[in-house]
This record gives sequence, structure tokens and C-alpha cells, in this order.
Amino acid sequence: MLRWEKIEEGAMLLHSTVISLVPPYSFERLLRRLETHPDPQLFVDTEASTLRRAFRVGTRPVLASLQFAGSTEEPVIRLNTEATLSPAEQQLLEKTVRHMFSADQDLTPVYEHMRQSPEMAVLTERFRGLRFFLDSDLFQSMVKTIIGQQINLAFAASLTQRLLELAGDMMEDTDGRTFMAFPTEEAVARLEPDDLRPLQFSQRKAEYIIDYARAIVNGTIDLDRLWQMEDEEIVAYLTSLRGIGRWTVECLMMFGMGRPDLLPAADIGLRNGLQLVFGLADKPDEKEIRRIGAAWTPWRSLYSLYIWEAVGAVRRKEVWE
DNA sequence: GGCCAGGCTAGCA
DNA sequence: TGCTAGCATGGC
Repeated sequence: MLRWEKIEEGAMLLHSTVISLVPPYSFERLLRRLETHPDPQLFVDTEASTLRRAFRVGTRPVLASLQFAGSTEEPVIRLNTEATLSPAEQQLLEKTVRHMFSADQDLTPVYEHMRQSPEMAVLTERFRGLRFFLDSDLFQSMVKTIIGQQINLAFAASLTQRLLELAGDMMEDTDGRTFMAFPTEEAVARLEPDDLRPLQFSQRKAEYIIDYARAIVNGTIDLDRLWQMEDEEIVAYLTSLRGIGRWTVECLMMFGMGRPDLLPAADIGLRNGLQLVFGLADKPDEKEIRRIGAAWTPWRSLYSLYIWEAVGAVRRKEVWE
């Protein structure tokens, strides 16, 4: 399944690995989604079907390019990295990339389930091959989610960008492009709210993010434990921290962990999306969303993604057939 | 200028 | 348990 090659490129040796994804996977839909959900860590080269990004492998920042090859029905990603990675580091990076692309998510049973609803059936056609593009680790997933609380996506991306510039590690590729690796827990824990205030973080947002990083550094919170915990255990565990509510943890479990059955019923985007997709007269409240969403188990995360994406498509003025 | 953003806390009944 | 004011700032 994995193929190794060495390619001479200028003075720099590259490792190239091929990663196969479970079909269908639509790179096109991912690119569309990134238009309305910008990721300041990604350099998107649409022409070359390539994403470039700085990863943190262990503690070390590493540049990698992810080139989409193949097709929706035979999806393949070519992962190019620096030659200086050890086999263990290379393996760790590949695991992260598979996670980010939800490489093993089989959409077949999800679509079968969604087709029971005419409104959702339309979305399975329109967004065929759309999957979660996950955060590379749980620390940054939570930080980005806290940043995203109650502000629009564009502003959230700006704030994330500024945090990267303040506390991340800068790298440069052979073409002179600069990339920022997400700040470490330690780097964020060392900050004070006054460092973030000039970047237009609210006082509270600054406190929440720094407190969260400190809780990890001092061992109050152990993110590795989450993988063994049930959804509701994770909610109870993390909402003990100030600034982290149910919505934030639900987003962490969806966008950080890739869990399939979360319903962030308080989410304003989901409320708008439900009204849009199901043609409701009024914007549904949290209780109403839980009532409607009960029928979506065990795929409530995927339903949410497709409903969010309907809002995104309208925002991008995509023609609705 | 007013309303909306992929919320949370604290205070109160 | 359930409701609400206040927070804080950009985008449209």
C-alpha cells in the first residue's frame, strides 16, 4: 500500500509516500470548503492540487506537501517530506495525514442512512466525497475552537493566524514561502493575556486559551486519555475548565478526534443550515435540533457536516441545481 | 449603524 | 433546572 521513493529536487532530498483513501473522496469539495473555512496553516495550490503545510512531528516542525492524485473514486495522496525524517517520524507524519483526511471513513453506510431523507439525499449527491478535514492534534483543535466561539469564521481565521505569528515556529520552503507551525502547549502557556489583547483577542478568550494550555502543561488535563473515553465522559472532563462549554467539546470531538455521532445543537451555523435544508419557517432552537437529529444516529457528525456545507455553498454562491 | 457571528460565564429565580 | 445580561470585535 505504501510506496517509498527518493527524488532529487535541487539540493534537497525528498521522501515521497503514497497514501490511499477509502473512496469516494472529493478533493474538489475540500477545496471549496476551504474557501469558506480558511486554514491559516495551509498554503493551497489549486493548479497543482496540492496543499502545503508545516507539521509538528514530535516536537520538530516539518514542511510537507500533500498532492491529491487519482480521482474521487480512486483517491490517492502523495505526501512529500524532507529526507531528514527518521522512519519513526515519517510513520508518525503519515498517521497524522491519514487522520486529517479521514482516510478510513467509509461514506457508503452514511449515504445509505442519509438517503432515507429526501432533503439529505440531495446533499449526498451534491457533496459526494466530502469528508471532515480534521485538525492535526487535539491541542490546536481546542485552541482553534475556543478562538471560534461566537465570532465569524473569517475573523477566527485572522486571530488564529496572529497567534501563529506570535508564538508559532516560522519555516521557509525552497521557493521562499513562509509557513507557521502551530505553537506548542508550552509556548502558549508562557503567554499572558496582555500578549494577546493587542491581537484583538478579547480578555476572556485570551484567558481561556492560556489557561487551557497551562492545564495541559501542568498535567491537569491529559489529552491522550481522551481517545479511551466515551463522548459524555469527555464532555464532563473538559467542561470543568473555564471557557470550555459543551459546544466547544463537541467540536473537538468532531474536528479534532473525528468521532462520528456528535450534534452541536447550540451551533448557530447548524441552526441556519437546518432551516435552509429542511425549509423550516423559523430557526430551530437547541431542543428542536436534538429532536430532529435523533434520527441521524449513529452519523450525526456527518449529517452536521453536510448541513453546514449547504450553508457554505450558499455563502460561496454556488449554483444550486 | 445595526445585526449577526460554527458561545460561555455568572447571577438569579 | 432554566433564563438572561454581558462580554468583545469584525464583517456585511
